[in-house]
Amino acid sequence: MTGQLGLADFFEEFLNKQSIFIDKKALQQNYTPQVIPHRQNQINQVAGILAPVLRKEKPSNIFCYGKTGTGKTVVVQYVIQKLLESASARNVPLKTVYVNCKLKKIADTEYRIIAELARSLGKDVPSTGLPTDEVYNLFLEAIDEKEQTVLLVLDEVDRLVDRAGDEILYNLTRINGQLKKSQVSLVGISNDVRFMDNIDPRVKSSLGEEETIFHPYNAMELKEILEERAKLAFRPDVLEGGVLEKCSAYAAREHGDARRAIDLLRVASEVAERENATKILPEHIDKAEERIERDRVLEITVTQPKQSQAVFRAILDIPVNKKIETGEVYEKYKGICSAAGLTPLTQRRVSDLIGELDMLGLITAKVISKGRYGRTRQIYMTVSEDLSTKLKDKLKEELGI
DNA sequence: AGGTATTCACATGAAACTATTCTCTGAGTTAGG
DNA sequence: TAACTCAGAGAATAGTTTCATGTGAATACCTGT
Repeated sequence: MTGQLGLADFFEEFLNKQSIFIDKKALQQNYTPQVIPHRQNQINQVAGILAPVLRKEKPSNIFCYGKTGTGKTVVVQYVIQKLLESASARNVPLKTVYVNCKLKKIADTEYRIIAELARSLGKDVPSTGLPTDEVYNLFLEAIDEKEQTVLLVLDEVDRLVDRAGDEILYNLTRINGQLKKSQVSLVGISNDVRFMDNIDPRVKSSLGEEETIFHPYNAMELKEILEERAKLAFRPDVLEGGVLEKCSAYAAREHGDARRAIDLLRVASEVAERENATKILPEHIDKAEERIERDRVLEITVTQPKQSQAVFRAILDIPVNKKIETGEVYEKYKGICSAAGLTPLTQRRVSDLIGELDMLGLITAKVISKGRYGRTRQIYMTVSEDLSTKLKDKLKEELGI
């Protein structure tokens, strides 16, 4: 990076500086690809189940299971997109509504879900003020406006159910009885394989008329998915050999999450671009992983409530790689509380908070018994030294100490 | 030596309490007829 | 007069506290050799 850079190099760099991307959108989260490797079975299955709409018959309700990043959403959206195309070519009235129940502010209570559904059908629903059954009526009205089939896609229903109970599902499955002209079919998507276990049996039988299971991808399948996307996203020869392999291997390590793999590739390409590299190298994958992890940890940290932050701050005081116990954390935590002007919580609650931090992956905590000397959690940090200092700074702002 | 009982330092559960957020009702307001 | 707005009551929820019970194994204490 000195002024001694030869002119030839400079020109070289300049010429190559045109973006390594053709179409970066192909790597973004909400992109629906036209080629979905290794999911032909599921596509056929879903398409087969939904196909009756083209004959104006009511398709069965479907339920899709599978962990995150196994292609559930992509497959469903792909099929629906194709279905809409054929439907409009044939003049079959078909409407689809997609709601992601994970998005908190939009859809985590019965009211909000129904309001959101009604809204996407073109009704104007105030965000508060109406009784829930009023909103139901609006929703029904919207559907029954004309003769049509409506497909309701509920992404991540498991979230919805453990927030708001399964009553909504029950109501939705019975909605057809109240419709005169039109008909409704449900497509449920869930990350939780055991989701159906603790659900009202009445809902179970009607929602789960058909089920499609999505298995995690293995490293090879991930690689092919990445190849497919990379073809669209990058100019040829941008990828150094081994990059995709590394990328997919990393993602496969964690239950074969394709979204993760694609994210990793995207961030790696951004890193490469920023460095003015002409190629994406395996090192960029490492940097990308580090960055994703760092962003994730920072993001989670700042969105935690103050009390959790205080507990986390207390834990951060341990030197990296050294273990600490609940009692010690609690003492430190009390100190932090008085410094930050918070009223300290009971040890009982702090114990739960520590458990939550563990679930979030910010810390690692394990319950061990030290025999005569009691039973406790051993807590330690898994983050690197400089991330740890960064976190302390961040928390200093947040807590005002 | 081998076996049982204690004991520690919290973990884990359940119930009760509180503060906040939602839902819903009805009074008051507006606007169109 | 129907439709809309909005304050406030009451219900639902999330976050905590209080009280109670549970836990695993290092130690202490026996017991019989």
